[in-house]
Amino acid sequence: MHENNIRIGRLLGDAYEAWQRGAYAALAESGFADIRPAHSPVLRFVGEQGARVVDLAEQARMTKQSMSYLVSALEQSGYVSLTADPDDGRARLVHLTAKGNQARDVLIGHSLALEERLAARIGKDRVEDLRELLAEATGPWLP
Amino acid sequence: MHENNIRIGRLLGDAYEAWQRGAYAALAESGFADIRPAHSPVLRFVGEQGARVVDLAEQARMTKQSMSYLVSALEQSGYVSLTADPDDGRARLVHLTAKGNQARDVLIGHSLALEERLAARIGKDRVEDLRELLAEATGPWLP
DNA sequence: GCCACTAGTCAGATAATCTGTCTATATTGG
DNA sequence: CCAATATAGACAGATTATCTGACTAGTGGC
Repeated sequence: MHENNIRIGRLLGDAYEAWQRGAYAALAESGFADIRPAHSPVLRFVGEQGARVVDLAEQARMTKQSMSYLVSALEQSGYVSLTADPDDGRARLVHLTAKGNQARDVLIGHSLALEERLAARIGKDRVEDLRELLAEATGPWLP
Repeated sequence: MHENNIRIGRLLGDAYEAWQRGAYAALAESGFADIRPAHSPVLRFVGEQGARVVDLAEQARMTKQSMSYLVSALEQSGYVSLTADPDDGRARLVHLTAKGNQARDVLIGHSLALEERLAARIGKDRVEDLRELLAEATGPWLP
């Protein structure tokens, strides 16, 4: 009866791209056009106390050079600031500025709005179901 | 009781990246290391009869120049061939070669293997559930 | 206090996208 | 049936986001 053909990987990719397009288009319309998907690991992994570039890089699974490039771009556009690490003279701590926090909050807001639109279509229970299933599909069970 | 915090967008991104890493690492180990995620829309949208670059570009939501770049790379590595379109003297038809079909089949095989691993963990019913939910999360209900 | 390790930068390469321009062919309206 | 317009793709060049390799400066164990 049901079409059981489309693979999970493809569905994941399509869903993620649609979600990302929606969220970042809304973010751009909110006045943060200079934040692109590539910058999101910075917003995501910088905590309240700031983080070192090398730690951001590891969490984002990229080289420190690549992370440094992203951090520099966000620093130039005023979303993060860099301060000396008091505990390590080699390191610098990346912090979100007020503008950076605002951008992160607006992005989260748009993302939550998408969740609400989905909940309006399929119901809150199904959204929670999806949340659980996605968490299980991501776990550490790969070769 | 339940942690209801992690947003769907983030979960989608994490799941997709894990899935893609797994599938393309396996593809590389199978001897197709020169096929990268960026090439996947070509494998995906070229049908049996071949497709024009401009149509591939539209389906992949990119410019024809970008798609042309991807097609050229795959042509040089022998995964696709280009023939004149009999119905349109301006156009060329992109076809998968035997090697290209093989690569696509191997990639699909690895993707299905991941689905089976997931089914072994959470059950086939839950996988079907995920499939349906992802299809609903991707539909044309965005602004 | 030396020596191995680590944080970050500098330099350069590559991949994957974009915009703009151009040519050749197709299509369509008078 | 042809002239105007539209389309397919190629060419040139720029940008973004990643990589590797080499270097500098600071850390910390012994």
